[in-house]
Amino acid sequence: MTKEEIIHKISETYSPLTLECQQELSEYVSILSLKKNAMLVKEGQYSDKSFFILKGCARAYYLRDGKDITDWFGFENEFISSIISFFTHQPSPHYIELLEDSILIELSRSQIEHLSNKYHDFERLIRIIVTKTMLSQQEKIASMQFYNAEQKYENILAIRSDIAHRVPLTHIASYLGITLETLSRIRNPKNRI
Amino acid sequence: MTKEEIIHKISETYSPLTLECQQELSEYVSILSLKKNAMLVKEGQYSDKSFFILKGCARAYYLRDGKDITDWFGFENEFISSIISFFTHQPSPHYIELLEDSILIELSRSQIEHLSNKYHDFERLIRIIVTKTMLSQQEKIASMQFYNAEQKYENILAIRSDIAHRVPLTHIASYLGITLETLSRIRNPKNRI
DNA sequence: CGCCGAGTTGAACTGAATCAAGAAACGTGG
DNA sequence: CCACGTTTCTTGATTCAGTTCAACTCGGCG
Repeated sequence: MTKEEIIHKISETYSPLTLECQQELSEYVSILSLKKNAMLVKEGQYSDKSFFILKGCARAYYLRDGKDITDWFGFENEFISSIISFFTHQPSPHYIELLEDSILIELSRSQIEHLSNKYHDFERLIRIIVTKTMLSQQEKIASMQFYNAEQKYENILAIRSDIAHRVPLTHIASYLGITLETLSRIRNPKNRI
Repeated sequence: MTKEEIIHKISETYSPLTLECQQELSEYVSILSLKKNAMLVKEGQYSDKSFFILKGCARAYYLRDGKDITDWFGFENEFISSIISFFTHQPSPHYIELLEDSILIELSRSQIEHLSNKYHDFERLIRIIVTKTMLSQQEKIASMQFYNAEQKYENILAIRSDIAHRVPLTHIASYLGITLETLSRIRNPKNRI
């Protein structure tokens, strides 16, 4: 995939960009090809990077009191970043690691700010990406308010049916706010009444 | 407060707007003065309105299986809307009601879209408001993942110390994902060890 | 006054966590 | 391609934070 094709893909997936904006963007884009378990961000770093995933997947997680709690997954054609650090200029509370060998592109905050100031349609692209993220978070909050462990697992399967094949159950469990043991019991049909 | 002062306030609180944009915006703005318990949005409506609160407060809530669960509070200088309906053009799962006599301004999606298309700085304003909302949701998710009932209550007091005086405890409890009884026990110092 | 909604208190119950042990799958080097 | 160690997942027993249900108190208001 060439840079131009990638940018065309982003433009198509989220919001159209003028050719001029696409061209300038393509100058900034660098393609990363990294192995499973590579760390994109570590806790405490000031991370001003955002990653767009072309292939593979990643997770953002907190390490708190020795517990590893997944906060977000990113798959193909999605962005992932330490949103707190990226938007508030604070040290990242998140780690971000790859869960598969992946191909990504990286954009820095300063590049995004420059393009947002220069191109109205780039500003709109960012607005739309942030809006989609916000709506996903809204769903996650509703899911935590309304559903028990089993329903939450069904919900995530409805959104991403391949997740259980691609991501260790531990991470899915912590993402759902349940323990690995509980998830294991849910998945075992013998435990159905 | 005149319309111009209100718009200046928004521009100052979130992101600066050019005079031209401020002028066009002020043509669209209508000021609402409504009593406590007034409904801004009802479930099932296609709500394409967003409200900016000048004075007072409001809550968005779900009614599910006869349970009333608060999803969001809005106070002075904040926006409130049924974000799902507003952004996805679907019927609202939320009700929105006023918790105090309030003064609001109302903007429709079509007005916001028009201004976003016409003015780059208005697009940016919206991007910034959405980003702030997203970061608040991020905090809410982290709060639900990491904290027990008592800590969640302390967290919300740290953010909005006046909430317990302005909002019935039932709504605070459901917002925190706990029952009214649990909140009552938390607040009672006799239950401390 | 007496009623009504909001909040408190108590006792029993429960979904999920924790603790502990073992089984299965995975991958890495010989 | 197999053996061995590590990581991932399962299963069981026990515990606990918070829910549920029910009765009661308090304060405001017609």
